[in-house]
Amino acid sequence: MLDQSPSLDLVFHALADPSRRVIVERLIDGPASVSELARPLPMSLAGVMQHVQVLEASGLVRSEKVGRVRTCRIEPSTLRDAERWIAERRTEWARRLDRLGEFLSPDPKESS
Amino acid sequence: MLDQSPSLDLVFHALADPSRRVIVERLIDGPASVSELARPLPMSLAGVMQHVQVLEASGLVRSEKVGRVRTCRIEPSTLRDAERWIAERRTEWARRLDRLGEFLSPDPKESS
DNA sequence: GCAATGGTTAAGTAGATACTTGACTTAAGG
DNA sequence: CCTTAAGTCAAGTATCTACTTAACCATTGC
Repeated sequence: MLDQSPSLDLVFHALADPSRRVIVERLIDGPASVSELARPLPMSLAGVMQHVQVLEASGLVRSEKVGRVRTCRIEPSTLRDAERWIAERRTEWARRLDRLGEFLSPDPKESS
Repeated sequence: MLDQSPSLDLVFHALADPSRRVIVERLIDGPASVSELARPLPMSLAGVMQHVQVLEASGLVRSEKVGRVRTCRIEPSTLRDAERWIAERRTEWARRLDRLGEFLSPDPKESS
């Protein structure tokens, strides 16, 4: 497997799992403990912990432990990195289409 | 009803692989055959075919075969679906922060 | 102190993933 | 017709993934 941008790999991989997206959506509304994140999910706490670890490895989530409670919060800059990757490709695609359109039927207003 | 926008699971999973992102980036610049897509990738043609199938299953790529060559092209609407999912979460996150900010230090201009 | 709560670690497992090779099919092109 | 290019199909395999259970550790609250 190529390894050209490990972080995007991890971010998209993290987002590819529905349970992890549920966690992300919960954290959008504010920080939460692991057991709070676990509540709506049909799996063991240990399973949720593993999802949190995947999210944290991707940079989408940060967490810190105070007392016996680990509080997780979202890291929006990582979310933006992923969004930007997609947006840049879409933009480039549209730009190419424009160039192609001009070539196929030149706009009189644009030509001298 | 047709499953017109296949699940985000498949889209994000497709984007999580660097070889597949290379394929997507190539297709942004216009349609290409499978062996053209394969050229920069250090793997067998059959391996590339499998990546193309994953991309097609996700809705990110469409392809059609003419003669003996299969031509692949990108499907930007699927790319946009993924982008939108992220953008909506980021926006919601920012909105929440605003509300929180107002609550913590009310802006005199906004209060009666 | 002790029970309950919240989390962590380790080990196991079924199924998915990312490849491979090799045997085929189809279709250009000379 | 024969060769080569492009792709397809099937099978095999090593590794990864998404869980599980069970034992364990660390705080909190009575």
